Amino acid sequence: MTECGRSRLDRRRIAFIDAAHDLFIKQGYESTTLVDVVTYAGGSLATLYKLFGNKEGLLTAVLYENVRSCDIVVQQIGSRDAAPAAILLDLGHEFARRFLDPERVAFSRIVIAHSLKNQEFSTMFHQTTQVRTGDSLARLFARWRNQGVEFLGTPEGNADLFLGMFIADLYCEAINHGAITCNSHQAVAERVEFFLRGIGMKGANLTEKAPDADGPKPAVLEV
Amino acid sequence: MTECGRSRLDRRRIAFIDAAHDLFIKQGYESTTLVDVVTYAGGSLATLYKLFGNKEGLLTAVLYENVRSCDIVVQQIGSRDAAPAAILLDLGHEFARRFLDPERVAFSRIVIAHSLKNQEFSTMFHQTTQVRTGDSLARLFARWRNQGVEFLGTPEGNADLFLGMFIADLYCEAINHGAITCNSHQAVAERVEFFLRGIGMKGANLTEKAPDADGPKPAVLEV
DNA sequence: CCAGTAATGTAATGGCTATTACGCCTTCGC
DNA sequence: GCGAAGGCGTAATAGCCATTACATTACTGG
Repeated sequence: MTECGRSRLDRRRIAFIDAAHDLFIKQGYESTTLVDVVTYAGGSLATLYKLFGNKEGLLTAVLYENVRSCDIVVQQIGSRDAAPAAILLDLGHEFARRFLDPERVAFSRIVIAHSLKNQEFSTMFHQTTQVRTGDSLARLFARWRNQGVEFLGTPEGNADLFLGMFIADLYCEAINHGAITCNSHQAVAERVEFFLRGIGMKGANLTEKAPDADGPKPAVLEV
Repeated sequence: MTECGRSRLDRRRIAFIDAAHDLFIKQGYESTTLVDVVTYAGGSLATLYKLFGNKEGLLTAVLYENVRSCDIVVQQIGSRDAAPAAILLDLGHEFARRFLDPERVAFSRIVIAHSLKNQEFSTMFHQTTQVRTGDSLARLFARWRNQGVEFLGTPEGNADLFLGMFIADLYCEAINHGAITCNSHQAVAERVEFFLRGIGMKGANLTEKAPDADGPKPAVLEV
């Protein structure tokens, strides 16, 4: 072990996974041959098969090493001493950034393409990414409710609604990767305000004070 | 032409497309061989190649024949003489039904899997399904606004937000097709109420009648 | 019923790529 | 330095499937 406490095989393993990671993202799983991976990473086919068994094993390893849930982020941002509205705004920015990350989009595409052949695989992915994050978010809502923050709906339902706003973008991006305008006409702040009004939570207007509502104001009629 | 005004070749064409449609949905595009299609549909490989050129041509034909936008539905339901809230509720039910239709889910999966190889293809699909429907929905919101219905946000943004609630389910279903509980903790009616509150539209409570506004005119008009 | 055309069935072809086999070379512990 | 393990490189193997070719059969229109 000449370097950083890792065996030769271990270093090869990491090189393979990194190479496959890059190639899978750039050209997709099907279009990436194992020779591509070996050429990119160095090493040999024999070693690759010894390490991962077969191509699918390599994919599994790549996902296992790289797919992370956002639940940590939810817990960190959620534990800040700030108003729920402000926390949700930060979370919105974070989700928008992470869900549209090319890596995440590419992984989603790969998993979806494989979901017929390997169902437990895609279920694991969904569980690790979306469900885990949703649960964490639901716990946050539940905590707020316990603390006396008022809002409509269930914590789980609200978590899904909040996540859903950003997952729709991910879906869109998975189909036409950057080629075409996504459906995100709504900036993050507007979405969060929409969401806050939707669940009837105080602080709907993140910038100004909420006005008294004694009757509808004249609408702004520009067409 | 012995039957219903269609040539022999035309009938074969339809049989091929129907067979490919079924097989693509059941076992995916990659896993379906052209021999599978011929076996299922009858006919011969030679005829299939004469008709579609190659496998991708067959896929194109299948999608072209079967993919339909929801914009007609939006126009039909949207032109009913009913309150916006009621119309949105109906649209919500319709979207929930159509977006989770196995055919739609399967097509989405196929298109996403191919979006790296054939970008114009997936762009066309996205345009035909989502964008078209979104545009139609946006026009509906714009019309309501012209008629004096009050709501926040832009018609386009609201259309995306409304669609997004159901597209998130589609994405979820594309990953784990029915295996695992989707994220639709929220029933359609609850979602629509959430949405109505979110955009600040009257009729958030779908059971009671919308009150008269003292600013602009009462809202139900015919165009 | 007949000729000609159109469709069929079967059997190549060919390319691609996952997977395996094996002899050579490098590295590692001593 | 030395002698094994353990990787490396290259070259088969092998299966799968899109695509093509062709001889045979079925249909069509008169």
